Amino acid sequence: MASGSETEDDGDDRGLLSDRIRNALTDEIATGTLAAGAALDEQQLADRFGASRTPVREALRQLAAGGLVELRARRGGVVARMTPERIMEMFETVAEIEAICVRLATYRMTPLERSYLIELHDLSEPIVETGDFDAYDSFNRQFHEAIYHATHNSFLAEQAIAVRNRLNAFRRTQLRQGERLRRSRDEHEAIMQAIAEGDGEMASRRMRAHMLNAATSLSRFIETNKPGGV
Amino acid sequence: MASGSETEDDGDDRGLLSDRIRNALTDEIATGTLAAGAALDEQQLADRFGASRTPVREALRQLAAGGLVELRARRGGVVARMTPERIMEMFETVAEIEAICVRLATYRMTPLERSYLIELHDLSEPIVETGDFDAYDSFNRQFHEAIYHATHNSFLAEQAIAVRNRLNAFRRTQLRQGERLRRSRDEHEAIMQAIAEGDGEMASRRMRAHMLNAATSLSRFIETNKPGGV
DNA sequence: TCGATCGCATTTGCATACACAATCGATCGA
DNA sequence: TCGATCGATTGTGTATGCAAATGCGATCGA
Repeated sequence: MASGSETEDDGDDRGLLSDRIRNALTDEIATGTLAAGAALDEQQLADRFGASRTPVREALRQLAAGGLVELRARRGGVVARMTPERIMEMFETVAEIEAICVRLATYRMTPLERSYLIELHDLSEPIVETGDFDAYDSFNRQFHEAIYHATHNSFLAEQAIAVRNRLNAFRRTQLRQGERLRRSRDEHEAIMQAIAEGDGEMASRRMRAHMLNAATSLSRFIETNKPGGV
Repeated sequence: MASGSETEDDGDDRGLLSDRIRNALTDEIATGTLAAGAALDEQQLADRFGASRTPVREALRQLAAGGLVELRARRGGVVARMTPERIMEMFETVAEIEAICVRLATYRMTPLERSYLIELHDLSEPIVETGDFDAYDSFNRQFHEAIYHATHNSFLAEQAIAVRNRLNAFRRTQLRQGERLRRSRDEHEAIMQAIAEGDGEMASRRMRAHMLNAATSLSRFIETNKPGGV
C-alpha cells in the first residue's frame, strides 16, 4: 500500500528536486547520518545533491515546518536537537494518540479490516522467532498504520503517522534487544484480544501501556549512554 | 501576550519576508479572505506583497507542509479544499486530543495553574452576558491553551495548538448564536468541576463532549448553507 | 594580559533570469 | 459537428547574482 505506483514514487529521478532533497534529508536525519545538532549549510548541501541552493532552501523550510530542523533567521539551520525530556514528551504524545486510534478502530473497523489486522499479527510470530529487527520494525509499522486506517478518520490517521515519523527520526539509537521484540508482540497480542472482545477502552489502555513500555526501554538506553555535553 | 515586544513581533516590518508572507496568508485563509479552493498564483502574490516570487514560494511550501494549502507539482497551489467530512474528522481529532490534554492536565497541573484556569473561567461569565463573540473566542483560546500548558508536555501542547489552528482556518463561517455561547460556558463549568474533583477521566469525557457539541452545531450550519458545487 | 571595537569573510535572504512542463485554444481531420 | 492533435502561452521549477547580516578574528586600548 505504501509503495506501488511507478509513476510517482518518492525516490528515483522523477519528481521535484526539492522533494527529493527533502526526502533524502529526512532519511539521513532518521538514520542518524545527519546527527542532531549538525549544521546544515545550504551551499554545501546544494553541492552534495548537485543542485543549486534554491531547492535546498525549500527542502529545509519544509523540514523546519515539520519540526525536523531548526531554522534560525540568517543563522542557518541545524538538525533539531532533542533533549531526553522532549523525546519522552513525544513518546507520551504518540502513546496517547495511538490509544485514541485503537479505541476508535475497535468500535469502527470493518470485518475485513479486522481480518487483515489478525493476519498481520499472526505473521509477526515467525519474525519474532528469527529475531529479525528490521523485519519486525517493518511489520510493526504496518500493524500500527492498519489501526490508524481502521479509525475511519483519515485526518487522525495522518496526524498519527506524522507524529510517529517525527519520533522515528530519533529512534535510530533504538533498543535492539531480543527480549523487547517478544514483549512487544505479547503486548500486541493483548491489544488484539481487547479488540476481538470489542472493548475499545481496554484496547486503548493496553496500547498506551505498550507505547510507554517502549519509551521506558528507550529511556533506560538514553540514561545508560548519556554523553557529557552536546 | 500576543503583541508586546517591538523587537521580534510577528507582524510589522522586521523579520523575514517569507515569514511575514506566510503569516499574512495564514491569516487570510483563516479569516476567509482567501476562500478554500482559491488558486494561489506566485507572481500575483509576489506583486501583492511587493516582493519577488522566492519568499512567496517559501511561504507556500511551509503552508503546504502545515496542510493549509495543497501544492500540486508544476500546477500551482490552491487553498486546501475541505469537505464537510474532513472538517468533521478534524473536529473529532481535536476533540480527542483536547480530551487527552485535560485528563493529563487534571493530574499534573500545579496549584498556580489551577488558580489561573479558575480565574480565566470566572472572567468568561461577563463576556457571555454581553454576548461579545470575539471576546469569547479570545477567552476560549486562552482557556484551552491554559489546559494544554498544564499538561506539562510541551510537545503535546504544540500539537494541540497546531491542529486547533488548522481547524480554526475553516471555522470562520462559525456559529454566531448566543445560545451556543452560554452552552459553551456551561460545558466549561462542568469540565472545571471535574478538574476540581481531580477526576481526569470525567474531565476528559466532558471535554470530548464539549468539542463534539461545537462540531455538531457547525455541522448543522454546514448542512444548512451547503452550496451547490465548488 | 584582558577586554572591546573595528573590519573581513562567510552565509543567508531576496531578486532576477532562464528552461521546461502543463494548460488552453485553434486548426485539421473524420 | 465533434474529436484529436499541435502550437502558443502561462506559470512553475531551478539557477545565478547581489546585498545585507552575522560571526569571527585581528588590532587597538586600558
